[in-house]
Amino acid sequence: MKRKNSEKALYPEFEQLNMPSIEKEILQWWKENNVFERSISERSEDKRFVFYEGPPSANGKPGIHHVMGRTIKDLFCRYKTLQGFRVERKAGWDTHGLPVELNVEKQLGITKADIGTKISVEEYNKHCREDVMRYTDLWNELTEKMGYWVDLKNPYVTYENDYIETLWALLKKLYEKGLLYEGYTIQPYSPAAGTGLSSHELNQPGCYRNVKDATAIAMFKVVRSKESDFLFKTESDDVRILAWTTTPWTLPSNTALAVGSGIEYVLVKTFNAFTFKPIQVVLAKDLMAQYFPKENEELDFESYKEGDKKIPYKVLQSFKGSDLKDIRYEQLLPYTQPEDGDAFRVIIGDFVTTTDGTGIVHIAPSFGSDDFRVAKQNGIGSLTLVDRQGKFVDAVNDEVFPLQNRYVKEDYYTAEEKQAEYEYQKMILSEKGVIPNLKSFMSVDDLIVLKLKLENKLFKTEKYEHSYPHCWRTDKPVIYYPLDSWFIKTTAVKNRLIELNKTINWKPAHTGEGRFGQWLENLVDWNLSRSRYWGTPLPIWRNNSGEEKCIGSVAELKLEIEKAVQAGVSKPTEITDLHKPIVDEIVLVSETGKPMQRVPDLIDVWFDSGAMPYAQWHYPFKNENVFKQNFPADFIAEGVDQTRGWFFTLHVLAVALFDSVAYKNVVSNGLLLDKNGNKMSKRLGNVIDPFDTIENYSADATRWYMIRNSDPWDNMKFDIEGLQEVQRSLFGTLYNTYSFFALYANIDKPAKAPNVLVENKNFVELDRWILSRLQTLLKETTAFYEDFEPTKAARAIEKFMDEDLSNWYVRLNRRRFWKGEMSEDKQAAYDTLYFCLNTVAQLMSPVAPFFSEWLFGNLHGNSFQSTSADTVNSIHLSLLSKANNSFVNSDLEERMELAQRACSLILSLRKKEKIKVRQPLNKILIPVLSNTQEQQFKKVESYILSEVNVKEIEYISDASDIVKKKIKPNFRELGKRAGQKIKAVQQAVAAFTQEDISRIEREKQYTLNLDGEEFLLQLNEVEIQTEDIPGWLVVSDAGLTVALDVTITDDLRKEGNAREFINKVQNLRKDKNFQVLDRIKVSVVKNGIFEEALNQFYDYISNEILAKQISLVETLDTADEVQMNEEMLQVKVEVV
RNA sequence: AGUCUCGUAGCUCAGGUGGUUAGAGCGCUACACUGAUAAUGUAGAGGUCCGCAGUUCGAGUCUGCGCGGGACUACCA
Repeated sequence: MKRKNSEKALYPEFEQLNMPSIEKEILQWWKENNVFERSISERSEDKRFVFYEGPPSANGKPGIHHVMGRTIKDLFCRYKTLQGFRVERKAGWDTHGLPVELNVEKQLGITKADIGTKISVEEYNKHCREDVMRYTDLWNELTEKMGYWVDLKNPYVTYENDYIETLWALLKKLYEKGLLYEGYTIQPYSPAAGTGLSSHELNQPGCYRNVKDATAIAMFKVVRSKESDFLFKTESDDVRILAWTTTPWTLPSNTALAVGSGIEYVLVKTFNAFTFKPIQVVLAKDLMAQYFPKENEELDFESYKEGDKKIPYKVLQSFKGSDLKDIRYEQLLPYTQPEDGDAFRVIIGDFVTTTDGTGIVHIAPSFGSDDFRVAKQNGIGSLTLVDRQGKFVDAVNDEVFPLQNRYVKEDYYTAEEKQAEYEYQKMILSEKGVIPNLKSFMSVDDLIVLKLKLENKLFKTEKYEHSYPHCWRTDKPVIYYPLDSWFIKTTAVKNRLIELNKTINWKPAHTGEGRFGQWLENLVDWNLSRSRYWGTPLPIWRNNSGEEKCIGSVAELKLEIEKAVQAGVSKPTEITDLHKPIVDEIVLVSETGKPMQRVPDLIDVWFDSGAMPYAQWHYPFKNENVFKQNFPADFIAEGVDQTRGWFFTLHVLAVALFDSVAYKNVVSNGLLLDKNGNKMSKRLGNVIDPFDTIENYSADATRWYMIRNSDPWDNMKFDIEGLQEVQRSLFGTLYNTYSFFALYANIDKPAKAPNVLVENKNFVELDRWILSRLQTLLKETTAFYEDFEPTKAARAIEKFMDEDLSNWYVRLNRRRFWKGEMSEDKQAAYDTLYFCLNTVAQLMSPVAPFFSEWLFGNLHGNSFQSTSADTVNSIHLSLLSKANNSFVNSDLEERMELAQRACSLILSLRKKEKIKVRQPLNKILIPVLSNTQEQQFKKVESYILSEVNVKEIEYISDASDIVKKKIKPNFRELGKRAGQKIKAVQQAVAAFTQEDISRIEREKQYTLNLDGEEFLLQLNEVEIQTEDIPGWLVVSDAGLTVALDVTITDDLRKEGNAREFINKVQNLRKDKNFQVLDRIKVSVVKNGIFEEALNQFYDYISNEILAKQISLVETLDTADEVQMNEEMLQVKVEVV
């Protein structure tokens, strides 16, 4: 920024504030002097504050929301440094995972199916490795420009061999603890592609599509037993449970029915619409109306004939779902039976609703995750009658319908296959006498529905449109299917996870207790497996004989390879990389001498990042001490979307491996939205570019705006206008305040203030007041930072700067700086202002590291030119001033507040009467409540008088009867005692006369008569305020009343004119660019009004305007015209 | 669908343990100030505190039920 005054001047002055330009200078200076490195190395190793950086993925460009997240990280690290802690910050990069793969595929124009054919796995992974660091430069640039201090020179990178080796070591440790196992779950599976799909892949646009499927309400025949007896009246009753499905092909695999325990069900007597046989069906009461029109209830059972459209029905009884528990039913399609478990029962499912269907859910544990879970809980076995190709297995061997070996989804057929199948269906169904001449192809669903219909097992069927997931690679429908996966048994440590979570300080607390806590309560095992190419391989080798081995290090792997080579099952292999395909080519040997292959799975990338506390140091292979010093973290921060991501995996691994938390404090920040509350997206064109923002408005203004605007954990609406406001109000005010200080300090050349606040007898009331406020601010702000409440800290600083320092201290003190020679009093004022600026700079430095550095540098004679390492004096190397309690004076703060309020009231009165402040007035009247209050006022009286330009204040005590008062109940106090009588008391009090008010004030109590009942009202149960002073101009607010005498006497008028004249001349001086200290000569054309004023106030006037001479003349050749109240004056001013 | 969260002035946000006239800044309007001046001050307009019901003498605040925004998780007959 361009300097206005000479290099020799004590304090630099500038043309105008340009924050982006300041930041460039400071950045350069930081770099040249290694300030960041020093801010760590100069702090003791014994006093650490441990921070973990959550690794971003560098294959996407950084956005403005990253500035938000990183500001939070940065500010607490800087704050702790300011408190003397050593805060090391190792950067990190997340490099594995699907987004990287997708990016590469997009660039190369290939799909996953091409891997291994068009492109080798080796080559593919090479591209991933290069692509993932594509935007590192951009990230580094943003990191630097936004002032985020993190060690970019030694980052951890998750694809590096050392990193992966740690992951293997951890996996092996889990394996040995029995926490790593293979199991199976129901996952989205694409038979066409032969692979499982992640939820991420399923959430690709276009994957969920509306399709029309044949749905069926099947009738499950109840077996009469102890549990079901209540449903039967006679031996011949045919009781059926109704269950709806949109996937009839799963019905052969049905092994249970689920009901909601609290849902109300009914037993309804009716006839089957297809077979016309009498039946009794069970379904949810709420859903009856969908199947049984109300008017049919009246129909006569006796007169019902087969084929009648209207079917009579009658509700026989109703009961709760829990009554149905354990009722057995006949298997619907008994092709085969499950080998394990106790199937074909009614069970309770928490997920059952009555929004559609029948309120009873058909359970096929192999083809639904809810089904699987609830079946397992209830000990129900499963049937998996579909193979991996999506075809019914041989066991589905129907005598009539061709189901065996048929695809369960018709989309899996090719056109030719479908035609052929249709021909076959036509033939067989005709042969069996089911359909003489089949018109079109029937899907498996259709066939099953038809079969049920014929067997009196179908209640209803219809086409139903619903959204169904499709495979993004093959476009064919997905089915849910049991697949093998490797899991971490997080459920085994669930209780410790919950316990230790309670020791973590979450900001905000509800994320920890609510979102995260709930998640832990409903924990399922962590599915680690991913069928991908670019990621950390699972280091498990095994063979078909059930032998397996988990490898925990490169050394171990080498040893095993050697063994395998000796056993003759493998060739020697050089291990250069721990990724696919190299590790897949390695064959190891088992204990019994058989070859073992690596299981093909890669692991979830979240394991990579969750393991960073260990892997960033290559622990346990290296750096054991470093690791121990840096575990667990004192502080981490990321977006709230990481709650079940990074926050979770860090926690799980630390608890499972070390029985410890991974972090003690965690701040989760909300989302950054555009100014209308929409998510920023390229599509909407509302993305804010972080580089532009920093370039145009500075990093500090951006950082400050983000922090001060709303709590980090709330979503933030980002608005450039808000940023400008911050720039103008906070930084502008600070800059102005500093400029003011520099301007006069360069003239007066005061001694440099002490670095620590010490007692000085020359401090005046105002100095002591602002210093007291400053100490309070110091304590408050420190407490807010300690509590991870940066928004409260920033707002407290703003308030101090604006209301206290600039708007009161400096404004009331201006004369002290600009009048007269250097003095002890002036020195005290300079010291005070210097100390305030210095401390404010420190307090704001975590949030605004550049501006505070600049301000600090200006105060300490640092021009940011020096590159001499010995003289580096950075605010970020300094230690935060300690609060000095002896300077806190709450009486003083209280009376200054009284003064501020009184001034505000008086100014509003002047305003109302249109009397400008330059017109002196005689008297203010203030009714005071106590002697103490009067004393308080008297101590700040001079400030009030000069601020509002009035000659004297008269205090009137309670006793005087000129003051009119009003009274109202103090509800908080009165409510405690009066309770329901409060309304009556309120009415009685409202009726008080001035006399009554005086009496309760005098006697401290008052007996009320409430409808014949006495109530003794205490003085503290009412609030008495002054309302009016007859004959005066009065205003009151919140218990403070002031009255102003607005009479302008002749003398006052003259004085007012004198001041008006001074003001005009001062303006002329400025217009004419006179120096502040120039002496002048003034000539004024004769004017009666002015002459009066001049005669009486000659000395005062000339002193104020630094005039050697003021003369009245008849005429002037050249003169300026100035308006002095009513009169126009001809004036000439010259420097002498 | 579930869990969590938010809803106060045109905008951004404050409003311990319930207390009767709900605040601030910005913006707007008007006026003033002018040796901090591309600053600043004063005043004014602007609110069914998302809705409904409840508890209470009294609800922005507590409880319940909704509505709307957001995040995450899940994808279900």
